[in-house]
Amino acid sequence: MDMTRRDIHNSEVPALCRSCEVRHKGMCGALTPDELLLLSKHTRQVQHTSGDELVGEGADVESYDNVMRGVVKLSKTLEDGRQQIVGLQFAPDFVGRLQAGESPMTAEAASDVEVCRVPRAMLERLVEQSPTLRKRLLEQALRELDEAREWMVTLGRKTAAEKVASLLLLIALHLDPEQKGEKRLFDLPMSRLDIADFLGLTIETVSRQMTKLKADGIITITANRHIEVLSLTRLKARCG
Amino acid sequence: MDMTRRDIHNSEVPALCRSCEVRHKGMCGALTPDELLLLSKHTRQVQHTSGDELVGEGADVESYDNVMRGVVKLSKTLEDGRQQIVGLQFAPDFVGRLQAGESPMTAEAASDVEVCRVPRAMLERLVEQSPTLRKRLLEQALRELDEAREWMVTLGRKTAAEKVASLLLLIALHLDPEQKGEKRLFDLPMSRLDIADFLGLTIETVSRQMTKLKADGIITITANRHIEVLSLTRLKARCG
DNA sequence: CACTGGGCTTGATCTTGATCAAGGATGGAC
DNA sequence: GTCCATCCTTGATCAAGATCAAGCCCAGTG
Repeated sequence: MDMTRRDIHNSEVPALCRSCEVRHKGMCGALTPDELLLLSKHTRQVQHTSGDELVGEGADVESYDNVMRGVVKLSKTLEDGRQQIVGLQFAPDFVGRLQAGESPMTAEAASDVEVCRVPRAMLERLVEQSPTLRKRLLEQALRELDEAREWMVTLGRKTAAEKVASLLLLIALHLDPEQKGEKRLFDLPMSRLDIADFLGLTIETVSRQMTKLKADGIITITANRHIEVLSLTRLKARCG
Repeated sequence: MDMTRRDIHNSEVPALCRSCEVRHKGMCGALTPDELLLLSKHTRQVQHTSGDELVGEGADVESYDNVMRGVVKLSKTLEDGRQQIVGLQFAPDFVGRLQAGESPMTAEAASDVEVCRVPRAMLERLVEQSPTLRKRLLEQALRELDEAREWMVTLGRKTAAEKVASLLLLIALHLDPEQKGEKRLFDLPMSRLDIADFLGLTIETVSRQMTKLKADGIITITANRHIEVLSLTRLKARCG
């Protein structure tokens, strides 16, 4: 039984992190009322604006974040500055490498982001004592692993046109899974440079491919980041 | 505390899977003697020769494999046949997507391989009852996730020359971590086509880059797959 | 309003790696 | 041994995408 992000979000386990004063089910959903109460005393709701760094590559892990709203991008950088985005985290994902002293990558707010921050010691204590939480975290790790491997196919074997289509599809499906039908309207949570860094391309190539999708009547671009997908089917057909 | 593959292999937990009549610590190391005894009654040692498929993409997951010897490659294929290798599994890695009805990718023996095969129902029962095993599996999932993301940087942002150097380095360090000093002697566990599919390149490009590394005195190629790295430092310097 | 700067698009040209095409090694079958 | 198939290398050419170079759009500022 494969739990999707949606399933986790909608699961029936009651969860209320008091310091955040909201229900967030990504992590808390796995906890007992007692554990939740304990957790609540240590969590802190934090707002980030686009571009803020949550954790730096190689920095000591001090805390973990449960994404409540917005999109967090995970990236790695080579010595000479070449950058690759290795993952996007949407609500209610959990950000932060467990069981590691230092973060293997940078986590940065792609859009304005709201997170529930848990101190490292606290979370590790909970992970230690809660098998349910470990199970939930294993599920997320396995899902992220699937997503990373899926993306490796995109990076290694798809053309620029297919890469751009794949990213638009990914975002369209993640940002508002509620929208039905063939059309999707959304704001890109990232700049052209971010897109290029995610796809292993340059901004110019991304721009040209977006223009082409527009010319072919598959999307319309209202503002730079305001996208409407006119036909999901035709978009999927371009994903390779 | 980050457990490396080596640490797991060398951990002090006693483990003996009776049907295999060998200690294999990747998975069994996390079990109690009672659980191990139970497991032993259901495992089966299986030999595969290079090219054998362990699990097909989209096939129902019937069992899981603990790699004992050799290298298993994980790959995904697009409809039109383009293939991407998304991971290599060395002993004592565990092969098989937990908590999924069907495998998201193909697992294939890259070299001759020996595995300890556990029926699905059996493993799921053990995972359910053993928090230690879940912890061990979470560790492997997190390590694989790190490796996958590291490889995304290689796929997305490195040149052909850097990609080939990175793969040789990866294999040199994995296959025999005992070898010390600047030199490494090993057999490539994969064909030029496999290498190309791992790196998102063509066989011709791989071949040219290997020739270049040889010409530059960084490796010698005895037979097609018999490689000696003459200077790890100089190889690392080419990894980008 | 004009000015500025950042992010995006578009065009011209160049480079890297793909593609097409031969030919060379290696190993198994007979 | 010869034949054959498979895998690998090398060379010539091509094309996808990078790079270089303007110019555009738009929000923010004075």
